[in-house]
Amino acid sequence: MTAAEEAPRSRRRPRGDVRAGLVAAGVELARSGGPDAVVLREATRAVGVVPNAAYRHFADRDELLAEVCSAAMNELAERMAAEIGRVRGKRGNPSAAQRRLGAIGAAYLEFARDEPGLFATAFAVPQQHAYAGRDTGDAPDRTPLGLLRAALDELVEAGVLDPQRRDGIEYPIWSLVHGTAVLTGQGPLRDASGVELRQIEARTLAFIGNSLA
Amino acid sequence: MTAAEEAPRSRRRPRGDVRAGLVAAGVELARSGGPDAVVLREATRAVGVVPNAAYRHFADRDELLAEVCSAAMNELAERMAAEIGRVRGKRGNPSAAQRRLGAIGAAYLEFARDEPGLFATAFAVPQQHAYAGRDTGDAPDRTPLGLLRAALDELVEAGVLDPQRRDGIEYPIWSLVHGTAVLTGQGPLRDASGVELRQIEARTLAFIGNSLA
DNA sequence: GTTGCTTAGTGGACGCTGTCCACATTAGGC
DNA sequence: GCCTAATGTGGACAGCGTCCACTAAGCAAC
Repeated sequence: MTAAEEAPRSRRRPRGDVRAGLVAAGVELARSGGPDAVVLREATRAVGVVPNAAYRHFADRDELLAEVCSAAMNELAERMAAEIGRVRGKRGNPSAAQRRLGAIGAAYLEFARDEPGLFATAFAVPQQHAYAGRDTGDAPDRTPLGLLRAALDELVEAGVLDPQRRDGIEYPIWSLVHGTAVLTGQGPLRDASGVELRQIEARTLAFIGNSLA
Repeated sequence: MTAAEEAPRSRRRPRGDVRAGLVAAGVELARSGGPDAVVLREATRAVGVVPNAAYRHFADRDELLAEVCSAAMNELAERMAAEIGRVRGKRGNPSAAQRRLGAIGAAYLEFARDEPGLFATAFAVPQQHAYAGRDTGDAPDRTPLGLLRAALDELVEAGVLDPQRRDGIEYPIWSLVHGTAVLTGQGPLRDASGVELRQIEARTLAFIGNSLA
């Protein structure tokens, strides 16, 4: 209702603007309605462009969706990293290391609860455009799995986790937290009451701590 | 290509036939393409009826989808029950009880691997038509959660699982197995090799055993 | 046995979607 | 200052879910 109406047909936008706008619009659609709500025409409407313009930037709707999924996954990782950063204590300190792992799980569950649409979207990458975790080499891996691994490594370093049990333990832990998020979010447990949900989440985190000792 | 063409326009079908046919067709669509592949018009085509006929049996597409989801969940439960039944050993026998729990997890993961479309559909119930686990009262609960609970109760009975740790432990266990199925199926871990996947699954089941002792 | 009500299926339409095509405009390198 | 590639437009198409009015089949009561 601003520039779109004042300048009825400004044919050209700044370079890369439309593409970024489409992704941003897609993210908002995903936020409020999950992956199925990411509809190409709606995104172009939000940007103020004709539907076909999207095809100058994406091969098809799936490619746009893949980009949106990637953005959603990034937001999840950002929130996890923020929650980790909030935990005080030197690296290698046993208590701090344990609290950092707890912060990871809590942030994950919180994201799934507060942003169900984005959470579902983050894991709804279309088959053709698999989400490649764009490994930036030496830079610290700011993906959910990368953050989890770092936390587990710190637990070993702090002497909390037996090095012999370290190998591959990220997968059951990730699965446990993810499963809890899915079942209580969109899954069969979604109708549980607030107290029940908190109890289930608490049990999940306790289950992890139990398995490390 | 049989009766549909021979009798071009037999207005009436046996009572309840169309409805059951639509659900069956929906299940097949879900089997090969997940919940999004359950398209109303396609189901009616399979039954040999005009699209609107579906609206005599379902309020809308979501109601049909909910029925298909329920059927998919039943199929999962059936496979779990079958795998449990295959385990020899008297009820209360510690080893048998443990193997029955393992059979549950294995059947769950196997179903997710062999029938990814149905597995995804089973947990994709539309918001309006929540899946109510139609509790038949005294009859044994043949839902996935019911079967898991029974197995855990038997573990307590057999003295393998400390009764104090029994309460609510079904949720982390379910979450763990479900999370593994989702992450390795449609999720970010889907591109892992076969050996990696088997390793992850094995670790998942070991993780459970580890947590019970 | 005719009457009338309920149920199940038909036919046509609407608006929405993703996608394809041909065309117009603009930006930037030569 | 022109040529070419990039970008956006306009119009179209098929497929989707869904609504409406209509019709035919079955069933009950008289």
